[in-house]
Amino acid sequence: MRYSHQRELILREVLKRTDHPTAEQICTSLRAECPRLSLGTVYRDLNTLVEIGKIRRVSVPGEADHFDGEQVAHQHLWCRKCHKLQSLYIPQEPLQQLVDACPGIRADDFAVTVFGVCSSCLAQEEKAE
Amino acid sequence: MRYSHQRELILREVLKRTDHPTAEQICTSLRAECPRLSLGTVYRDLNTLVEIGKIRRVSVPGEADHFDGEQVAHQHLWCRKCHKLQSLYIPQEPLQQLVDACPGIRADDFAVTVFGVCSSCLAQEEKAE
DNA sequence: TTAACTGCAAATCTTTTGCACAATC
DNA sequence: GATTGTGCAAAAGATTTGCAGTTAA
Repeated sequence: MRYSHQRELILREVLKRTDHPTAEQICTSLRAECPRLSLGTVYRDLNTLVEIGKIRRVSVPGEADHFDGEQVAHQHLWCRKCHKLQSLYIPQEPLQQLVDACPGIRADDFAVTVFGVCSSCLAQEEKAE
Repeated sequence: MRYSHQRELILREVLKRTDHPTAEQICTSLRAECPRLSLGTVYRDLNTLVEIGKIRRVSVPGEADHFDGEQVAHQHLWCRKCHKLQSLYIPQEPLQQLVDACPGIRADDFAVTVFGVCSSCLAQEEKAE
């Protein structure tokens, strides 16, 4: 694989952001510095970056895929109020042990998605009371 | 909500099957006994059935949604070889405890998706050696 | 120079939706 | 009879792909 300006920009953008952007959002952001960047390229490069393990894909039912540059193993909460992803730091070891204990399979990765209300929406609710 | 023949058929089909079918697969199957069944109706009814908690939606990145009628809380393995879902009976209690221990959020549901090789593909591999 | 990468547009796939008709209560 | 549900087709949204031109090695 050889160097590509676009792929580098996309990687840096995902690593920089903590809000789990979609391909569309990444493309829109980067057009400020790279006006001819196409959404097709963003999708292609994001797929490559996921394949080589530099970033992670976060899927939520009914939503466009989101992308995450955080290297530490962690999970996600999908907020039913604000429809945003929040990182969730569930201890990895006990999770890993539970997955590893599954008989008869070979697990090489796993994702936990929690559905509910995120901390900022919850704080707002409490303020309103 | 009132009775509907189609919704009933769809529910029974999902409850009967253990292979986590997609909307398309459910529609194709049911056309044997209900030839004018439309895919739009299947999607509509599946959404309703998920909403009222009779079935569950299982999402896998890059795949059409799958549907699951099993009532017992359980998780899923997405097999990278055969591209099928397999039910995974990770003990619910320890998982629930880990999720409940997340500070500052309100969790009302969660899903664990494991990626790897399912038991039948693994068995085939071992047989080939 | 040549193979990989890009932009663009069209295609594909999944899911939703508008509307006229049918079925349920 | 009022209203919910359906079939059909079109639309919408997300993602992939073909192709001709560009760029890195």
